Amino acid sequence: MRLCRVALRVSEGYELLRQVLVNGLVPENAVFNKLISGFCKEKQYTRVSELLHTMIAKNRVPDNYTYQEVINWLCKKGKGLEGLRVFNDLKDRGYAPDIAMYTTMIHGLCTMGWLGEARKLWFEMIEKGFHPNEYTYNTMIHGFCKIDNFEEAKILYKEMCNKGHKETTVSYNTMMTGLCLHGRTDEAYRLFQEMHQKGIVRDLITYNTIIQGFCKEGKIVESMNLFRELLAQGLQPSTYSYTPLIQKLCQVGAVQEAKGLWNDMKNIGLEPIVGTHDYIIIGLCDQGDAAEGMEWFIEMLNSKLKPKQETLGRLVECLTQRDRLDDSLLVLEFMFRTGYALEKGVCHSLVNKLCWEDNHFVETCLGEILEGK
DNA sequence: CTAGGGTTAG
Repeated sequence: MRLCRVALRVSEGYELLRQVLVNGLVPENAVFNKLISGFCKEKQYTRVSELLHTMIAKNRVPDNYTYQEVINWLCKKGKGLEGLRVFNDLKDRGYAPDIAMYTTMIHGLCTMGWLGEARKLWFEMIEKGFHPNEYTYNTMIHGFCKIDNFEEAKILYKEMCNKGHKETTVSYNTMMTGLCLHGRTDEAYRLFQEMHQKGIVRDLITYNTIIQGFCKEGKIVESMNLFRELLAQGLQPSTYSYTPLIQKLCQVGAVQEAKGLWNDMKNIGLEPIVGTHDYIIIGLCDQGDAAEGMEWFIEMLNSKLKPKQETLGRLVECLTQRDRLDDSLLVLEFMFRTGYALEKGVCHSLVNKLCWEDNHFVETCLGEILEGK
């Protein structure tokens, strides 16, 4: 919904620009930049390139901000290589990137895991007289954390502090995210406590990071405590505060608690991501509640959401065990229509049940489905 | 105001 509105606004803006141009007026760069950025987000690169050409033709030379947004969004939309090409082309044409553009490019390279290239740009930037600032340091630290190189990350962190840059919520979050990503949650939690001692504000991302980290390690009690602390701090939880908690609760068989969180989430107007439905269905199946699992499946269909293959396999298995063969077939039909395969184990339980029951009717239906009628 | 931290599942 929201995306549609944005898209609408960008194309509306574009139409306005065309009219303005027809009338012989040329808006300032900021207008072009905003549209270019908007079309980049929508991956409408034809429009982007058209706008760039218009700018040049109308004597509104694309500036730092123009290219920065192009590079930024190319990287964020998985076209980092293209981003790098644009960046290098600019340099070849004698254009001197500023520190923000270097940071953007370094960030893109780090996200792709191309630390070597990122590091090269880092030194190139320094050679050109740009000293890394808070943004650049955090970007590079993030990159090293991502590839599990905490030695380098910590060296840079120290260097950043020595150069007089303050530790911030972001710098802490960066380190903590990296640590959690590589299973070093205890270290991350130490930083979490350190933040408090140093009086550095812990924001939603701080909490979400640690909650997710603890959940991944199965420390559900600790996670729930942090979640309550988040609320007590007056922070507004996001979908991603709930997601790992619901996932883990389902996995340890506490589906009731998970559903409680689900309702809380809905009540404050948050929409769970697709995968969360899957966790609940699997959780329900694990405790043998085929009926409710089926209800959630139907609910997903009504909301035009696509459950994962694994979820449906598990549901079929559960339904079969509970002798709800009609429902089994319903789910099976959906699976085949979607192009999902039936895993061996699921097949086994189904065939077992059918043979055991000698259920000719069901067998016929199954045959029809398999033949694709 | 336009650069940095999270967010799926694999």
